[in-house]
Amino acid sequence: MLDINLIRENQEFVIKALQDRQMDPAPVTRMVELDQLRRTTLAEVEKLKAERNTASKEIGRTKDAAERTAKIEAMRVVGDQITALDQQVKEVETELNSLALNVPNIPDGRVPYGTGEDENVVIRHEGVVAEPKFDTIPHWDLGTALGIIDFERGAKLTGSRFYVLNDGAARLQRALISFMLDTHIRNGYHERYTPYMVKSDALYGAGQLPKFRDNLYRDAEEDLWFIPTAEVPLTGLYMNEIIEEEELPLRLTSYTACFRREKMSAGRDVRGIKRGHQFDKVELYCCLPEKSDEEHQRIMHSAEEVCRKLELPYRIIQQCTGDLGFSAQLCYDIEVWAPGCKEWLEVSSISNDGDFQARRGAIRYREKESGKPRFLHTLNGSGLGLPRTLIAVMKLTNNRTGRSSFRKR
RNA sequence: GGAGAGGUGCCGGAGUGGUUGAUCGGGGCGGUCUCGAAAACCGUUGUAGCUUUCGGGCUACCGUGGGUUCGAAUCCCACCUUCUCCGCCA
Repeated sequence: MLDINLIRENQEFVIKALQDRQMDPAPVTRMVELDQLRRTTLAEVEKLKAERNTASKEIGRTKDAAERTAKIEAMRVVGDQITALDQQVKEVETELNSLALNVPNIPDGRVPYGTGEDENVVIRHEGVVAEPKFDTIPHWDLGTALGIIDFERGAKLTGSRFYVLNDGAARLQRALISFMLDTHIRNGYHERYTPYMVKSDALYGAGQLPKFRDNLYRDAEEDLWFIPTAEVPLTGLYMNEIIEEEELPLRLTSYTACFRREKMSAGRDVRGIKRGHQFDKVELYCCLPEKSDEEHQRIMHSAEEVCRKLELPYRIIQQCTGDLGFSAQLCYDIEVWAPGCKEWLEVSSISNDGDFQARRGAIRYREKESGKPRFLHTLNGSGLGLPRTLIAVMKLTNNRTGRSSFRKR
């Protein structure tokens, strides 16, 4: 959520930001109109309320019955006006709010302009992508051949894009989760185990709703939604709270399953375990008062450390304006090389959201000096996504030993 | 799932229709006293919005959302949530 004052005072700037993101800026103009209407109507109705409050107190003191009745009659008219104006304010606010919830964060000045994913910028390479000494096999073939990934039974149980990990693959994933969490904990992050289902509030706060509704699974009868990422419960953790400045920064890490409904056509991009509807992820999260650049790097380091220790060659991508995530103002992706399917796989996306989520979820801290509550900055990044790490590690293991270390069954 | 009782400010806890944004106690902060501290005493202590001649002024908020009323923390309805007992269960 953007500050309405920012939109009012820097309308052109906000419009430019939306255009850079390849989005329609029309709602911004409408928001400015509504904001103006809201304030004039509010001034009007509040004046009437002040009048009524004074009169009501007088009525309380009035002993004379006739006089009392006269005053009540007079106030009844004012009461009706208030009801009508309150209704108007509410309608305006409802429209304003629904527009505001769909306006993305403003890209940081350093985000390169680009119309979409293809214009993201590779800013750094780490590790060497070795030429394979023999033909490589994509993980869906390797996993099936080794008997450690069972796509057929996954589909039988749940449907397409669900799978079962057997023996070594299941065990390897579990070990990777522990390894990732332990790495982050050593780097100062505190582990949290959260619910995998949340109320819609948490999804609005994190910026998943209302825009990405179609990508979410939910309980049909209750207001309960499966999390698409641990970022959602971690952001929700401190919603509607005021944190003391001494307690910041809050550095959190969490392992969760993630559920994404996203309908994609079957084909190469969804082949294997790369893009399942359910996947595991270890998440990194931080909230702190402003000055979030340094913290962004800190999250990067912890995520990169996992790649380095696993000896996975990787590269850092900077998202351009056209690809930048909805809530993010600055975002880097980490992609590891998967020799099996010969492609770079995004295993992490590390965003600085500024105060965007904090405004949506009313996450604040009390500034020590002034004693005033302020919005804080939130950052999040994967550290890392499990299935894709598994893909890269599986191949690596096979490469190094020349044979599988997994027992076929 | 059934039965019952609650949700009030940083905390505890009053308050069942009219100067109650909220008695009181504790805590915090400022001060007096003191060599210093404790004690005692005095003062102060929420969030948000609108507006301002920047001194302020006004409005809203007592779990959330509706309703009744000239007027609601107080009455009515729905929901969320906590606790106790019973049932069920890893």
